[in-house]
Amino acid sequence: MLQYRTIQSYNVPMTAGRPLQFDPDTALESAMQLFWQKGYESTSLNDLLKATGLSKSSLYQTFGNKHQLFEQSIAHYRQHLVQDLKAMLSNARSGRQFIEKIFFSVADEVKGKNSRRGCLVMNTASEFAQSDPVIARLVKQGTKGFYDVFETAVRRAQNEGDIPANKDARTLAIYLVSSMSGLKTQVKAGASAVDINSTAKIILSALF
Amino acid sequence: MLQYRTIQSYNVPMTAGRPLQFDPDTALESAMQLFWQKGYESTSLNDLLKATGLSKSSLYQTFGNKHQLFEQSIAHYRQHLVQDLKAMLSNARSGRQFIEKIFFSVADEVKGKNSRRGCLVMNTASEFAQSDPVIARLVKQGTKGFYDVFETAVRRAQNEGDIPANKDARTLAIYLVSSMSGLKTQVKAGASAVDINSTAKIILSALF
DNA sequence: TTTTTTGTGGACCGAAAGGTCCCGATAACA
DNA sequence: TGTTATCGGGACCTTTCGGTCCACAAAAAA
Repeated sequence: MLQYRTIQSYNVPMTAGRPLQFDPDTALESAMQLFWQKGYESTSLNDLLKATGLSKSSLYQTFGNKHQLFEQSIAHYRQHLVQDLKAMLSNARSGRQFIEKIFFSVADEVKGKNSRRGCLVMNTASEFAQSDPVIARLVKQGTKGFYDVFETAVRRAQNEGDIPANKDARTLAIYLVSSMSGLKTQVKAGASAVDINSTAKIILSALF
Repeated sequence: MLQYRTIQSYNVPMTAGRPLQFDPDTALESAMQLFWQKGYESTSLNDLLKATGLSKSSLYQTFGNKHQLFEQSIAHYRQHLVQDLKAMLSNARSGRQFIEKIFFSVADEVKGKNSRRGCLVMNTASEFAQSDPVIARLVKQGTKGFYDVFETAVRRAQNEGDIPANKDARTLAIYLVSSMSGLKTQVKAGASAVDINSTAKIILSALF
């Protein structure tokens, strides 16, 4: 009977033998990109095979079924995004500059081919609503990750004197995530870069 | 050869004979409710038949195919929502009171069974992204309808002295629609009523 | 080179998808 | 009541869905 150990959530055989002919992380990245662009229901198994370049057996062996692959895609997305945001924040000149950069770069998503696709976590929140408890949990987890990053940024901005210290950092963080999600939806709805930017300006006027 | 005339966008036979055994508007309303709750892809034809109570032939005869039924559902949604909003606005004590009522009632959607379903137009913007030009057009149309209502409300609030007259009404209206969309996504993502309300408060602090 | 253990491609499966069509039931009208 | 034209239930179609399975290829180890 075949046994497995779990390495970074992939199914990898325990014993030696023929090694993997592909990089699971690269395949997961491709699958995630596709889910991000098309959503869960609209992405077929064939689409995923084409995008990853895997055979059906390899995909099922490595990631389980479509639903599980999607779960791993969301986790993958969240991990990388949160990590990138944290890196951006610590490299930023100030908390305020970090927040401004994030919001004023949304307008760039209007141009570019694969960029009107929002945020995978929020797209998923929208698509699955409350119908799938497993997904709902992952969405909550992702949302919390975003809250945390923005809360850190707000606190830093407060320490730096850009945001009044009497305002509640967590509440502002939630506000920022909500506003970002709305802004990205407007991009998807076809808003112009100018409208996105002027909206971002008003959003940030509640902070600074 | 059968001929049709178009009454309120439904296909109704020109000649006499057996009359419709159902109310097309009621059926459309049911279909729309289902699309609203589940989205386009996740709603099957069988679901629609069950919800409307129609036979397959009747549904196809009256509304065309699934995609066309969806198009009509969005139009139906927009028309009724915009109409209701306009009525609410003209019944409101002030522009400010209208806007506040709209935003502070979002928190109620957290409770209630069928209420964590966002806005059909924004859900559709999220689901179809830029992949379907016909849908994209309907989404833009819907968005514009929302912009217009809020612009009217903002102008009224400016006349009533609640919003500074030097602020651009259209820009504020776009900001409000964007913020509302973000707020509803947060509801879908599982946010608490308290978080929704405190977020709404900050959103409105940019106006009043 | 043999053995072992795995990867991989494709055949195959049942279910469900959207959509078409026909025929018996049914209502309006003369 | 006879005629006519439509309604509507369901059989049926093709395609695609997610998923399973098996036979063969391939690579590591001895």
